[in-house]
Amino acid sequence: MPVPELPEVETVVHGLRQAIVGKTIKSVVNRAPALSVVVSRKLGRDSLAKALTGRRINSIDRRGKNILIRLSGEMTLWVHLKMTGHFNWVERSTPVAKHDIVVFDLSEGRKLSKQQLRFHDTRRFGRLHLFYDSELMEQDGLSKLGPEPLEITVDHFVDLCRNKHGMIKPALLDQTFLAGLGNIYADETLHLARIHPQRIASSLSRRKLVELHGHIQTMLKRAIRLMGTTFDTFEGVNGRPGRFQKYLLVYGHEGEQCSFCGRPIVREKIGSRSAHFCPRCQRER
DNA sequence: TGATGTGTTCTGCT
DNA sequence: AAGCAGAACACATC
Repeated sequence: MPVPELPEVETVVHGLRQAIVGKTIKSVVNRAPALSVVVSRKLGRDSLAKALTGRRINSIDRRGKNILIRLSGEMTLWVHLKMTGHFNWVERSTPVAKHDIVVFDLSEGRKLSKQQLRFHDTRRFGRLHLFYDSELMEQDGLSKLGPEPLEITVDHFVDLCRNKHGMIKPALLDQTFLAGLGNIYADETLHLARIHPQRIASSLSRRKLVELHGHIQTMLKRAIRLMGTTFDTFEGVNGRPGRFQKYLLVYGHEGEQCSFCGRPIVREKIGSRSAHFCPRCQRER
């Protein structure tokens, strides 16, 4: 299962919107160890469950890979899925799984929903945070995020890169530089733009950076569209692979032929992360 | 059983 | 300050 990046998080947000916006939180069972959940200090000793109960889900936003569930009473449930977190919207009778960490019962009017929302996370890296809206933007994980890849203009992107004196690939993964790319889309877009992952960002020509910006935007949009094919099913609420998987050209294709030149794709550690690229099409200089 | 892989973010070093 | 390496996270898999 791939780690969720921007398109996967966007897919989860779409699924959640369909399932839970407008509903009220009836009860919450928190089966998580303390580290998975962070609650505002202003709530004192109130547990996550107590603080959430009775709140209405007004809307849901995405910022980078973060999910922002806007609640009544000017509070926001801020979720980061990290590696293995996902939501499931399942019949209440479905047995609670070992790694279902938080279980939400919702209601519409007086009617209890037939389904439950469950936050599932095998590796428990995912985080749920509950804050008042007034405190939210003081949180490092949100305030330090870079621009949205789908919103940034070409000129702004070129400008950012021209001022970045490190390697392009680690820069793309740096959420304070650009918010939302992960290893898969970084490798794929660099390949399409034929840029070596180790190239110093500021050394790239404007032409190359314009190309990269274009590939980032078209690839993310396409990925969102393909994940979107499952939006209308309950499965769509989780972060499982959508149809985009089969369009990957380099990620997970080590040793296979480059789609441009036929030479083998290599995998190397760059910036302490695995990078997949074609050494012929993506030249170091 | 114990080592390894997994992505992100944090820590600490240069 | 900025860039980078390595650690920590927690589990599954081999």
